[in-house]
Amino acid sequence: MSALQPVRGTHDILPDEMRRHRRVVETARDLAERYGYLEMSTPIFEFTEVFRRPLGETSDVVSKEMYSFADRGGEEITLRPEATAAVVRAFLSAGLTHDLPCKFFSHGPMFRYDRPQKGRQRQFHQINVELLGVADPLGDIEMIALGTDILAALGVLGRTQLEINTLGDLDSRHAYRDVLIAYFSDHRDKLSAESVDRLARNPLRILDSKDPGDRKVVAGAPSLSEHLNQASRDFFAAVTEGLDILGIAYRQNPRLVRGLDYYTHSIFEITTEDLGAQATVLGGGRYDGLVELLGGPPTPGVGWAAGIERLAMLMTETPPAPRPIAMVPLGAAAEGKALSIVQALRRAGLAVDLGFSGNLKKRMRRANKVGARAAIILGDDELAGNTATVRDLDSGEQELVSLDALSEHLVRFR
RNA sequence: GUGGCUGUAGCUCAGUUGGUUAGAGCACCGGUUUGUGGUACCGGGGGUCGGGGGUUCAAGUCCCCUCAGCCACCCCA
Repeated sequence: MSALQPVRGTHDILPDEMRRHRRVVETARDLAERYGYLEMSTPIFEFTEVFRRPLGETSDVVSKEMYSFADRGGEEITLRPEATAAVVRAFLSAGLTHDLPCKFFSHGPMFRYDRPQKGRQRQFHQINVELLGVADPLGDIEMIALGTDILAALGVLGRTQLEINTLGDLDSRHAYRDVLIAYFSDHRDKLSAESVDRLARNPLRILDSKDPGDRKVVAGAPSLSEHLNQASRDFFAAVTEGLDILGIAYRQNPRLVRGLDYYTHSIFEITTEDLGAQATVLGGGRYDGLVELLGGPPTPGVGWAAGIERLAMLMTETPPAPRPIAMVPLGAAAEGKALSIVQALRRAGLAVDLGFSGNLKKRMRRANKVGARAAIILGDDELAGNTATVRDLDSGEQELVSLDALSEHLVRFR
């Protein structure tokens, strides 16, 4: 049995589910292109360094969730756990640092060795947008606007909430981090074991701990907003102002901190209450230091990723499967003729389903099962007059059509 | 990685204090209609009871291990 089971945390996507995924990707691509973001894609694996450096050695992703291995040539390889670092690497590889701004849309599978749960898989899929070379808050605003537009187009925006926060620029962030470490170190004995661990790895994360004891300590902690320098405050004010102008609803959440080291200034998450513990549907932020971390020139960036599975779960409707026209030949002579007619119709742009065997009844049943809109019945009677019977499977009406006019006649069923 | 719940036909589930050949609905296949589907009626196929081990005269029912899903923690998409 185990060999017939997919690997833990991976899932096959069968046609019904695939159409939902496709709807997500196509909707996102469509809107991204309208915003000027062009589709590209990167390999699903990279040298491990591409992820290790920018995400931070102490991040959860790097410390325990990466699928890493040495390939046959001894190279340290990692299945990508996220898109941003890989896209930035591609941006640098292609030498696009003087061709700014760069606006990319991409989508594809990501891999994280997590414990699976509803809405959390080891291989999952993301849509992703990145904007490189724009230091202005307008970049953050456009990014968020694109995200909410996509959710709206998918019909799920109403069940989500946008939360934003700022980490400030690198100076502010580092200064605050030091203050936090000092504060939490003083209260170390009151922290949960997990938070003591966070103190060493990622002190900011203590701020959104759910542990009641931690919360008391956090309540007295110095706040990030007090440690922002003026430039950082102005930047964030400009972002929220832009969202206000666009009428995008958001909630400022001072305790929102994201796990990856490379974020600066705005960070945001779109969450839902309909997916259990996996509340985040879309997450991202500004990463002005990332390009440098990967060896490029100082280049600002903003981006986000959204989970395709999670968005698909929020969608209330499954896009319908395409409805073909069924070819139903009767008898050996008709079958031969049907083959060439089917091919001609397909070349003319029609979706045609050819039943492979069975009598009229069986083939009609199959036609119904595949959701055919119409059936072409081709028997000896029809062949004799160089015609075919075309039956509208929704109305039940049928008529005799000349084979010469068949393609034209069938266009109505496209 | 930690803790908890669950696992019977393709799907959703029922299976009494362990006790004869493990059931239903839906789906599937066939027939009623050998040139007509979707409705109706009749019939049929299909299950190593997730896997392995143990207790017992007897295990789908009890115990242990294991795998997977789900839930919470963690983390995020």
